[in-house]
Amino acid sequence: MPGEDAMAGMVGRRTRGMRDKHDRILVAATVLFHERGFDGVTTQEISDRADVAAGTLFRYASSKSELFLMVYNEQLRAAIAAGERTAARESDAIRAVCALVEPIITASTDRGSAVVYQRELLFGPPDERYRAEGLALVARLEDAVASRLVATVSGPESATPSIERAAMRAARSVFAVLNLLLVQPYTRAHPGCDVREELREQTAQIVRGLLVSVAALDGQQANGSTDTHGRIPTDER
Amino acid sequence: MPGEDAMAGMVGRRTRGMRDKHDRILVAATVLFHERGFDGVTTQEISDRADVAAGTLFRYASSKSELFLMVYNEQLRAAIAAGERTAARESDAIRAVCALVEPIITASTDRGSAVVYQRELLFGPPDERYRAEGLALVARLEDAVASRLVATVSGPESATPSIERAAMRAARSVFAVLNLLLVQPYTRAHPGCDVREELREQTAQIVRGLLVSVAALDGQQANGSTDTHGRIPTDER
DNA sequence: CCTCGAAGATGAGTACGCTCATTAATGAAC
DNA sequence: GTTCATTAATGAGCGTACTCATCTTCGAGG
Repeated sequence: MPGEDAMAGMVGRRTRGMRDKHDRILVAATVLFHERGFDGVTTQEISDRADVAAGTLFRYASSKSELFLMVYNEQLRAAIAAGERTAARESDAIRAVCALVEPIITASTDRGSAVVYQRELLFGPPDERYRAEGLALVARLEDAVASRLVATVSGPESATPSIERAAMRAARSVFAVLNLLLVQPYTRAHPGCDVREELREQTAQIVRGLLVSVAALDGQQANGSTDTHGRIPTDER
Repeated sequence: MPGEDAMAGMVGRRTRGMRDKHDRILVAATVLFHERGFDGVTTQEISDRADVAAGTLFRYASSKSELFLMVYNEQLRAAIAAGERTAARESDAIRAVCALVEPIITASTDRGSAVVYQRELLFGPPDERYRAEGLALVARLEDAVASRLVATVSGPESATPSIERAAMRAARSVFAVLNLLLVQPYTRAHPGCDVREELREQTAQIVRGLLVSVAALDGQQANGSTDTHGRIPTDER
């Protein structure tokens, strides 16, 4: 119908149909998972609501878990972005790191979905699409924490590889701590302990550990710049 | 048959039968899970091998997950005990903490079972018997780490509640880090990074953070004992 | 417009964890 | 030894995530 030159950005009926179905499935899954949680929803219900056959669902997400990750990746993305925004305004390193991470705790209050998300993200089969997407988000969060720490610990331009490694390690520790704290209410391991406060305290200790470690590095290299005080990253990147 | 006085420690046929069944189930599950992993085994196979009906299995463990935890709790118990033994010989705090934790990494190399164990332990329904047992083991490990840290950080008899809280926090951080590192190969998040080494480094940073934090506490309390150097716990307990 | 290979959609079928109504075994009281 | 209430054992049945042989739809080439 359209001239071959007008085809730029054009897609066939086929592609359009698939996009429609993808969207319908995403919406259906989003609504149902939010309403009733992972275990409260069957894949049948999702496919019914999306008006596709039961089997069709699994052409768009290879498992129920992937469907779930597809839905909640968006929420994690938003939480990370929010954290990055508020962290940019923080001059103190510890407070900045907490600011980066706290939106995730906030988002985790609605039903047990955050816990299921963690479970599926960390323990699912590794080659699936939406799982990879979620893991990439986590990597981005770790990088954000790490680079904020590097900015604090070394002056601009003076970051060494070993400082960067130490900062990355601290970032990973912080994420690990976040993980466990999110499951805590569910495991009932440490009842009646405020998750947010505990996160702050553990983060503070970890960051302090980084500072000393880096100071030790500097010492053995006779490198002068040991300004351990808050410093805003040179530019938001 | 036996006189009523000889009944001390005697159990009826019923109890004996149940113990037998429990043992048969435990053995069957142990063998099969070791051979083929969690997903490679069906509950049917286990009940067949244990020579009980399919439904009987669930009178002895409320789910396949619980069955799995029942089997691998033993392994965790052994790993913790081993860690406690070797840690007792370490005078340096950081090395001692690593020694406490490393047997768990060692045990985790056989198949993906350690990862499944973590998943089921942390994310399963909280009221089940074997899950509770596993969580208790973890709590014991955390306590061991914490008390070793307290011994290092404060002289004997001079531990304050806030020191103990800080040490507990560090212990929890270490456990969190261990968790994440165990799943890492499975998530392929940080490929080609030695788990053991990474654990040592992150632990070292965390412990250093604790030392500074406690030093700061001492400072604000004008309390003199700020000997941040390795010290052997007064007695193995 | 017609043909035909490729890709998508379908839903009955399968495997498996778990349940529950029914049956069997046990042992205390007499 | 017999009775009977209690508790353990059983296995057919159920719900559900996922598969796959079959059918449908699309669209490029003629």
